[in-house]
Amino acid sequence: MLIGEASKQTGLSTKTIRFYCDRDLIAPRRDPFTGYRSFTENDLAKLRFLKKARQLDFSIKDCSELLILYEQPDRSSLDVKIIASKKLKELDAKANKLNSLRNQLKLLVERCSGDHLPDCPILDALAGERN
Amino acid sequence: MLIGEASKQTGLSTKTIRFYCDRDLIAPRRDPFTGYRSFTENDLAKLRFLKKARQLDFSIKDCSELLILYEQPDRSSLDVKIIASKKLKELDAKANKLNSLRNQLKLLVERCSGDHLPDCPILDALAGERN
DNA sequence: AGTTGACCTTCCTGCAACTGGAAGGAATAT
DNA sequence: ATATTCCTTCCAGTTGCAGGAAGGTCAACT
Repeated sequence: MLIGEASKQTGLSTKTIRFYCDRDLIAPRRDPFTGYRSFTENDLAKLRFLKKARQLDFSIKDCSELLILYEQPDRSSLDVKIIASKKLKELDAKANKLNSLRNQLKLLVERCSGDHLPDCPILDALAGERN
Repeated sequence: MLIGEASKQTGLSTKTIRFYCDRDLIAPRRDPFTGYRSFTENDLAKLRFLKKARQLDFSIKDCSELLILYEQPDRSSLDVKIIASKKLKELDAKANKLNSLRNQLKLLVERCSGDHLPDCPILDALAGERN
């Protein structure tokens, strides 16, 4: 299967798939004459795996490690859990920060009259003296 | 005041301040002989403004527009509110997505035994057939 | 055979908002 | 004269791709 079809099957762009090949996340066979990449069902499964892992915000490096564990029958689930726990902690921190920012901004937006007058609590907050 | 002192006063790195100068967010006077940037209190106020706006996740472009409005006495608070509302919407979307991801990952991590055995619900989820 | 058109390839650039480092000028102290 | 600490500009790297150029390949049609 050529890269265009692999793209359709997985929902990843050809650009993304080539990028994953460059980063050695997958190494599909090459046609010795044309140099075209040739994807097997196993390659597709890995691409789908990568897609889901990326959706969960795992980095390329994390994805690489997860994929290796995935293919390793004698893995320990602990190794997977360590990677996932670290990411979970990151997501927690990110989400907390983002929720806080959103709430701050929401308050400011609600307090802004949004008319033709210059007075604006949003600008006041940005210009405010205390940090 | 030189850039190093401005950095200390604002808590922004000199790199960041120079970057803002490059992007024309501020244009401090230059010493005609040395070319050194010279920051006034007004420049510092703008830098602090930028710092807070960036903390609220406004893009450099947004910051530029907000700063222009800030300096414009005959502004309409509506213009500010429009920018802020757009950003709020973005933050909402981001936060919702992030919270969802976090919850998904949390469930998976909780279900993973994290032992020396290969069975792992995290990998199962990533390899799963349905999207 | 020639020529489209739709594939495929690699390589280079750009994005956002910086950070780090190199090379060199300038100000001050010893 | 030299050392230190500023300052300057410019270039590279970060993350995960997307866009586009230049060129090879393949099947089909005239």
